[in-house]
Amino acid sequence: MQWSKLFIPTLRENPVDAEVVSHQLLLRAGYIRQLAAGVYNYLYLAQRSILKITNIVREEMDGIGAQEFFLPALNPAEVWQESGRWDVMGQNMFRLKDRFGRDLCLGMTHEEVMTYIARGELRSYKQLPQIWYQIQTKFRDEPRPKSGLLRVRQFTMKDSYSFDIDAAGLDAAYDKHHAAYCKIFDRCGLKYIAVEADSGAMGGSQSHEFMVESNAGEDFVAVCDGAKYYANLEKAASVPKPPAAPDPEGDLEPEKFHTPGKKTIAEISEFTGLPATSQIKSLVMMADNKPVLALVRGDHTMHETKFAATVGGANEIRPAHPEEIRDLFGGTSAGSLGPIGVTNMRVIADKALEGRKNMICGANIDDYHLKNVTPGEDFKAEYFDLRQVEEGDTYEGFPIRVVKTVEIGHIFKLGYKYSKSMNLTVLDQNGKEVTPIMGSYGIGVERILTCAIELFHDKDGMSLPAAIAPFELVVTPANFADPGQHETAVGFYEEAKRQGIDVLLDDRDERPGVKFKDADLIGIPVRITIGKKLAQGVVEVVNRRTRESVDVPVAEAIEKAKSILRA
RNA sequence: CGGGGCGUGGCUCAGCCUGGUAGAGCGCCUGGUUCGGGACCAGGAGGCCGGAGGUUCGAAUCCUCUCGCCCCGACCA
Repeated sequence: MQWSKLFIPTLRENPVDAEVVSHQLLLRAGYIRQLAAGVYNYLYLAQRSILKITNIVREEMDGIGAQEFFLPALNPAEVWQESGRWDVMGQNMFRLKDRFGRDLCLGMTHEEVMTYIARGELRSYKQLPQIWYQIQTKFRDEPRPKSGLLRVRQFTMKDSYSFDIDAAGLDAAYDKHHAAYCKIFDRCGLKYIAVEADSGAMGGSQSHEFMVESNAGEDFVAVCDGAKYYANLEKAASVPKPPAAPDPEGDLEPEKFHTPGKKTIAEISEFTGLPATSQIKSLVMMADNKPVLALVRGDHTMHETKFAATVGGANEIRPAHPEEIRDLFGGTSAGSLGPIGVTNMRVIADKALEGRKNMICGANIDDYHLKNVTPGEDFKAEYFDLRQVEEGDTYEGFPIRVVKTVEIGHIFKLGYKYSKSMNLTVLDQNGKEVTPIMGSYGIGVERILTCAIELFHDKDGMSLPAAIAPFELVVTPANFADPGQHETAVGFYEEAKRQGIDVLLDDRDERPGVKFKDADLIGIPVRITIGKKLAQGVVEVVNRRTRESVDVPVAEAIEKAKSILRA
């Protein structure tokens, strides 16, 4: 392509509305323009890059025998009502009515429609397994779109769905996806980690997320390279740091003491001179408006997803309001709460409290606390993993880091949720009706681009992996009006095209500085610069990422460029 | 939905407090000089100041309402 004929509206300054790097660069480099909050126009460069990504996705999905479909984004309410998600999705789903007043929505995912197809057509175990996928636009009415293409209301997703006769079949489909995802992200040039994820109350049994470490991310992940353990914080387990002080010895009785005005863990810690690890933190949560008392060690944080998983099936989880707490605890306010004597709600405790003794907690009387409280003796609780993993915890003796990440893919063993609720059955070998088991698997296409930019950029712009850059090579004559440079540049351009290299010729009547700046900005991995040294038969081949520049004879330039692209 | 910020040529912003009829830099167009890291000179085009209402002789500026966008939080199959 000839640059002079293309629409690549690069910006010299950063648009003020862009905060994260990938967003700034996508705008500055002329890849995208915003249409509304969380809705973007993908211009020429973005579209080229996205097509390269989707081609890779396609090849690898086809490689595991998946079949590409294309389903409607516009869905009738009925299928969503059947699965129950018409209600569950709430405000997150775009809804509309047609001229006759019928309810419709814009699809967020396509479990329902895929299952709808399957139940109409799949009759026999002989037709299984099946893997169906599509690359399609998804809509989610995000309460708060942000960070450019990272959190948007309309985006492209590769979503696939597997149908199997039994769990072993699902395991195989899942493993195939795991392998295909690794290939896809490897080919896209990303650094990523596959982490164990919460499979939630959806009836799923196993789930992995593919994450890219990035400050722009919103998910926190526990990383333990030593033990090769990687898990989303929603799910991660670890060994906490030991208590900072030993528990007092002896079979002591709880003893009330006055703590005027001391409410927080830190205040009690200071008041008693004992570390936070000696305290029991009491949290009153409401699960669908039913109270639950959750206990964790004073220095620990409860993780709401773990709490939700423990309570199971609740639609709404929230901390109790101050008035509710007073109602439930005979007038006592948060800050003096404890588990002793609590009978009007379920009491659950984090495992880190099991086996501890003579600890401190609230006395359920304002401004009083208790010491010598021993879990299991002085109060009963059910023990679960409720605490959030923290930096400094260990896993099998190895230290854990907590990193911020962006989710680029998610694979999920769905189980029977959709096949059951939507009555998908086939006949097995014995002529008996059985319900197929399903899996669902997603990849956020734009997030691959976005993460690549987050991972690979410098002060001058993007430095995209060759496989997903809009062009592989840019030919930059310093002065295109110079006949020699002109001829050489066009020669490179034609030869590169002939060899199947995605090449861009910067034939613009611009000063060299402008061309260099633009080439760096839009992130083309290799540049051949033709300038004064052409008189000696030499041109420069520049590696965008390393900034390495080598002078090579004209005849060797394309070869050199190819060697960089292959690396 | 709570909190904060911002809407003025394509972009970045000034002007607003203290009302008097709109500016700069970049970009764009024309001509010329330039030509290895976002050139220079000269000339030029381009803005119902987000929208509506109000106060006033007069509103970008003051008041009310409204819409949009960004950030923090809540939320995130």
